[in-house]
Amino acid sequence: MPKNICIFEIMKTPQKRTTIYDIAKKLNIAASSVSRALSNSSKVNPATKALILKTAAEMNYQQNVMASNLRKGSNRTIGVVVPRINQGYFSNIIAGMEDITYNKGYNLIICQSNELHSREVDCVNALINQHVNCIVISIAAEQGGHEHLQQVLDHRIRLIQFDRVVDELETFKVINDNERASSEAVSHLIQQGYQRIALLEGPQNLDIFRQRKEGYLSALRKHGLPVLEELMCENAWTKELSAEATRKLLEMKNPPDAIFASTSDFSALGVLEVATQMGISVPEQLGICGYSNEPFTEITSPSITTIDQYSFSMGKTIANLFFQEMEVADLHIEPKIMSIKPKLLVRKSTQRL
Amino acid sequence: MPKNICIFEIMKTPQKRTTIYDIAKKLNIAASSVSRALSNSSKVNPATKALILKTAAEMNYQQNVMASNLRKGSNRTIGVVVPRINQGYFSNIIAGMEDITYNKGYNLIICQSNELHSREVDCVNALINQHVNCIVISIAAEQGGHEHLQQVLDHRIRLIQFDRVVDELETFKVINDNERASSEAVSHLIQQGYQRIALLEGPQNLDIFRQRKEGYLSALRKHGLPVLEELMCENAWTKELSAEATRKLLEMKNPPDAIFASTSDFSALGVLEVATQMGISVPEQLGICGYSNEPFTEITSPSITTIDQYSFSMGKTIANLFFQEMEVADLHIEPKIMSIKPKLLVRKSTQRL
DNA sequence: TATTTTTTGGCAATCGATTGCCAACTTAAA
DNA sequence: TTTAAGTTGGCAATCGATTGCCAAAAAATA
Repeated sequence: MPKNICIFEIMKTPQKRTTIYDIAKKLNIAASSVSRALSNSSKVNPATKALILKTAAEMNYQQNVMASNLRKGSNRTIGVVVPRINQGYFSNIIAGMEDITYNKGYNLIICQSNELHSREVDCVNALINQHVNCIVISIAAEQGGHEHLQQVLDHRIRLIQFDRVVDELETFKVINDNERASSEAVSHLIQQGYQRIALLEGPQNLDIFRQRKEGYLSALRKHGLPVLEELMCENAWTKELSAEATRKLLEMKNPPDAIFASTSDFSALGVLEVATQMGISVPEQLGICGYSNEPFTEITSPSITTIDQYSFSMGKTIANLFFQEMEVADLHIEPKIMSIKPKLLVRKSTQRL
Repeated sequence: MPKNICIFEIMKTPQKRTTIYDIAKKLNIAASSVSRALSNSSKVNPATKALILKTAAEMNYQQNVMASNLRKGSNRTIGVVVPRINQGYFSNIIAGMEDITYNKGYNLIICQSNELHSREVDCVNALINQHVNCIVISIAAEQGGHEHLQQVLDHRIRLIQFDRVVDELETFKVINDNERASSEAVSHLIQQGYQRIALLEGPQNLDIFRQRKEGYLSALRKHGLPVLEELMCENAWTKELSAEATRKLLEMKNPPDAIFASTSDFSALGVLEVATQMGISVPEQLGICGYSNEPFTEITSPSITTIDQYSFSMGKTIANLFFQEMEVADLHIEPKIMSIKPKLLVRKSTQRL
């Protein structure tokens, strides 16, 4: 034993964690019995069990999770990869998941991809490395392959995709019915008498944005309105980009009378700010609809019509999906896809009737 | 070997993870050399090392972190306990920490106490159980002891308290200078000509709220204004409670001409809403100052003066503190306290000059 | 009382990486 | 050529809980 350690042990109380061997030695029984008693096995006499439990408590025993993990090959951990932790939608998802996993004694390891594909790959690899029981992911906006997700499956780790998913990959999925929600939102605009409805699109390599566009198109068709290319703006998915796009739209000879910011409420906010600057009244001259129900949409003036995705309960759904369908089941069961219908929240920015 | 396992192995490719033993066997060398090569030890010949690395890559080797953890007694993990994950301030802290820990190959395990003391104790115990390298905590609002934090230290786990800290406990701390920031805010109000400034307080068992009150008082004293009991409202720390308190304040015979919502911007929002309802103009008749710089404060009308706590970079600071001061250092070094000075953001809700 | 069944509990291998110690080998110096 | 110093790499113990297998003991049955 190195000298410095000795000194340390003399200086401070040894404080070595008690192991099942310590308990076994003290009671003069085998460590295996202690282990069984602690895991409440029926193979140990109730009286002995009680004695062991009592002693363990007295000795302030705490299981060494690392040893248990190694032996069991599982660590009761779920890895989560999201674009950004500090974004209302995702932090609510995580909060919802934590609510469930906490009660099951599972841990959450959180990673953020920052919307970068390469970083997402790194995160996933790190989680594979950790032998997590399950990886829950919403993919980054940056274009990229999905070999890393295939790797997850190859390593026999359960995989749940949510929100932004890779369609081709057969995995469990928890998604929102973006198309239907968008269609409803646009239909609502039409019912309010808006005729020239512009669309702010997100990156079309993400399925969610394709679906929202599809919803927009189908609503127009359903109501017999023309689809006008000049009213659809690509890649307007930040507040700044949206503001820019809005400026262009509103300066057109024949400007739109409503804008559906399908990418996010931040985009909708950009729209509102530009409209206000330009002296265009909302909702009278311009209707605005956002997406996601960020808290601020309620307090802008006017308040912004948006779509609530039930993020917190979606997080719970994801966790429950794991525990109910995947935790113990065979790895090769048919993956389930759960679709949650978001809710249109009509606020002032679209009510002109 | 049980039969069903056999069947499984026949049905699916075995897919067993490659271990260092597999590599050793293939190259006809000892596992220890493989281990050393992989950890880039200088005790292995560069040529051999290269061969091992190449073979490892070919065999798709991935380290078994659980085994490594057990052996090393460390799992390169930091546990984080916060009242709520989905609260701008905390999710920013976590995002900031993740930014640093990601590059160091550390993992974050996230727990939320939901402001409940008992749940906080549970979370801390779970993290102790996990043998995390460090616990980072901001304590719950509910009153309770701090034996659980002492336990952390007793188990030789590093501990960093941030934001809401237990003062008596000698641990590393990363805090905001709440008193100074509050004092500045109130001084600003006074300079704007406000004379009767009310205070919305948070639970006084939390140090941060005591400090903010202290700052309020010291600013009043400094400027020779009287301290009026009737202008200080206890426990007004949600939007609803604040709205209620505001209503009472504004209905007084001699109402305040400014309200410092020291608890949060949500409280400030409650104030603003009530004022608007009552037809009281902000900032002319009533000045409002919040705390935390939630995103929405920028877009209310009028925008709300508030205090930015640099949450994201505070998260980085916390992580850096761990890596620079604690990761390898002796457990019994003098704990460091880092105080970050928040910044007053003057917006329209307090500018009447 | 003899035999079978059921309980109870110990032994030892296992999970996979790590590391102290020592041996073999290489290189350098005498 | 001999000795000393420095490299390289293998052996085996270790981390602590888990579990299949078997034996001893107890209980139930014949």
